[in-house]
Amino acid sequence: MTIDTQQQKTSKFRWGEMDEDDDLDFLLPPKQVIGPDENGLKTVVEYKFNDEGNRVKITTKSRVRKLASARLNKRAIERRSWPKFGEAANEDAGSHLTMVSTEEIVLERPKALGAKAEDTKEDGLSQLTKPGAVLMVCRTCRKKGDHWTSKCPYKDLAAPADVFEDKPPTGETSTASVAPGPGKSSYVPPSMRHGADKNAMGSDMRRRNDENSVRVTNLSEDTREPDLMELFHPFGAVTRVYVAIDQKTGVSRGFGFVNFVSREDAQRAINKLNGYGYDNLILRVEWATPRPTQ
DNA sequence: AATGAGCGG
Repeated sequence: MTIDTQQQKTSKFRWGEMDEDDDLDFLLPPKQVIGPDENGLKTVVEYKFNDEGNRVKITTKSRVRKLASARLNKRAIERRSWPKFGEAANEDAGSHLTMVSTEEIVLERPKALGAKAEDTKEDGLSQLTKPGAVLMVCRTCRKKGDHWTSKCPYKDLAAPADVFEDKPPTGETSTASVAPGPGKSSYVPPSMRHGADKNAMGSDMRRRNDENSVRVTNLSEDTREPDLMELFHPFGAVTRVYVAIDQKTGVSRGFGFVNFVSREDAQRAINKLNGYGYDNLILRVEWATPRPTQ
């Protein structure tokens, strides 16, 4: 680095009127960067004021390190010599490393946001639909506009006839029943497959899980779901924790639910944690009354 | 004091 001082006072300004910390850098010529040249030598020329208010030219020469990546970029350097094409052909050489495409790309929304339900006034469909649902037809009992298949009051009683239609009556393996049939919705849940015992492991099991739901109240508002999990999982396998959150404020409403795989574990958790002091509060832990629809 | 969100052919 070489420094040569130019004893050249800047006379346009009266220094006495300037504050000490005034930034006078704008008076200086701009910083120049030259290179790196073919030897990897980079030269930076900049100007500064020294303590006496004199302008000082600072020339910094440095060698740009040759990195492994530089060798890997050989191909990239080679590419720079390729003739430009497209919009880049009209650009100044080197003015852009990257071309920004001005092409318009239209993205299609699957469903228009905030779109109103389509005009269905002409038929009775609008009375059959609830807000948000386009058309609700239960696949089990075929009732329109009343409930979804999952909430069908008859869902445990009998499968709809066409579920079995495209299956041979006997002798097929269960995997065959999953194969898509022509033009039909063909997936058959294991509990509904031909020969499955509906009373054994299917819907019955699921309902029991729903009943192992424990309500936790008097939670402090900064208790989150991971905290509930930490608190309850020592009693047995937990399938779900939930903390009710106020949708407007985002803060906890002070209660939550914990679902257990086994009712016995849930009962032990209730016995142990009801009245348990947690975060300065006394927890209330008891069986939750199941929601009307699950 | 207090009983959950959102999913869907």
